[in-house]
Amino acid sequence: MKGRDVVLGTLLKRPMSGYDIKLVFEDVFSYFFDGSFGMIYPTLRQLEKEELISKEVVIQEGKPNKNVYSITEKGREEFNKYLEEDVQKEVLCSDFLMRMYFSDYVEKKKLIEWIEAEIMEKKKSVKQLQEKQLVWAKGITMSQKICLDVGISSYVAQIQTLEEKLLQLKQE
Amino acid sequence: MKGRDVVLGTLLKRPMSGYDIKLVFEDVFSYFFDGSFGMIYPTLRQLEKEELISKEVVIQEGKPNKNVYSITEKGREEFNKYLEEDVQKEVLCSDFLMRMYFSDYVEKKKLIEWIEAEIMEKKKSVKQLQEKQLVWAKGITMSQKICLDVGISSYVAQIQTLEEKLLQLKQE
DNA sequence: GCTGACATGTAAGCAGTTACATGATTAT
DNA sequence: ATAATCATGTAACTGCTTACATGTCAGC
Repeated sequence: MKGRDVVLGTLLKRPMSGYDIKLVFEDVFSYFFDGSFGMIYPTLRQLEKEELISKEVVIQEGKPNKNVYSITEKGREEFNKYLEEDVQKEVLCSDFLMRMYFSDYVEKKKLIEWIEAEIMEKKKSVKQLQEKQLVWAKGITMSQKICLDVGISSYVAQIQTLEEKLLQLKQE
Repeated sequence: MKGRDVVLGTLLKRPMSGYDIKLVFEDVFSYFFDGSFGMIYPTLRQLEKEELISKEVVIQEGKPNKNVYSITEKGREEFNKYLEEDVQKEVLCSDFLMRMYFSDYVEKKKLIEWIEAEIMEKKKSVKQLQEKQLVWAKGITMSQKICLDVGISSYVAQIQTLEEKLLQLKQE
């Protein structure tokens, strides 16, 4: 899965500008994918050059003009190629877990701070995903709900484990 | 957290070669960090140049020579600087969840295949982490146990959610 | 008057990955 | 014989991030 695949897939739903795509990335994918403007705009250029998407300039009142991109038939084929590929292994990069591994070298106070901060972060994430569950309640597909539910259950489990550990640490 | 921080931290435990470091990466960090030889060797060179580590060539019998690196006092200071930094946000990149999001565009059969494969992968991961729990049982620190337990609980929760979803899908 | 949302883009750089190259020894 | 383990390295590439640059309009 590359940035271009996700951009292409996002345009399947409806024509969008780069700005719109960024909003979708933040709203929908943020917990398992990152995409910055610095990736989106050059990718849109490239995809247009390859005729996988087509551009239409939309003049707006009270707002700047928009470059609205639509996926072409060739683009749909390209996206299907992505769907045919093997599913890539999940990649997790966690500075928090790395610190846990190295926490022999820090004071207990700091270790506890790190864990408390992580619990707060994870709780915030759960809350955000639960809000999405409500907001999207209608018009969400079964498999999109899977994304949310997997995320929530994973975070909830992590929070529980961390809270147990914290208690143990404080009792020592 | 960059590759160099992890390499430096790994050398705190004992002097090691690039090859040894790779083994530790695979054994210990594999589920929340990736590090290839192509990263490790150039990093060791650079760290040596900066005098954060020192090299000793160890001649072995029946095996190729080793470049064994030890962390220096300057290196320890550099690693402590890393520990002082803010903990970076966790980054997850999941092709599986992306496919879930886009699975409106695929047949149910394929969706089920993807989910079944993901459940198998996650079960394999849980098994591996549980084996480590046993193998390391002694000599593991509290916080290193946190790494394992967070990983296991997170995977177990994901497997449960996915199995529920699979059942629902098959009943539809 | 200033912050924030809306909107697009580029250029330099980075932190790696991938693929290649080499070669001894050990186990099957 | 041949695959796996041990061992080190480079060079080209990639896919993105960061920082910069520019500008309008709405709301407080």
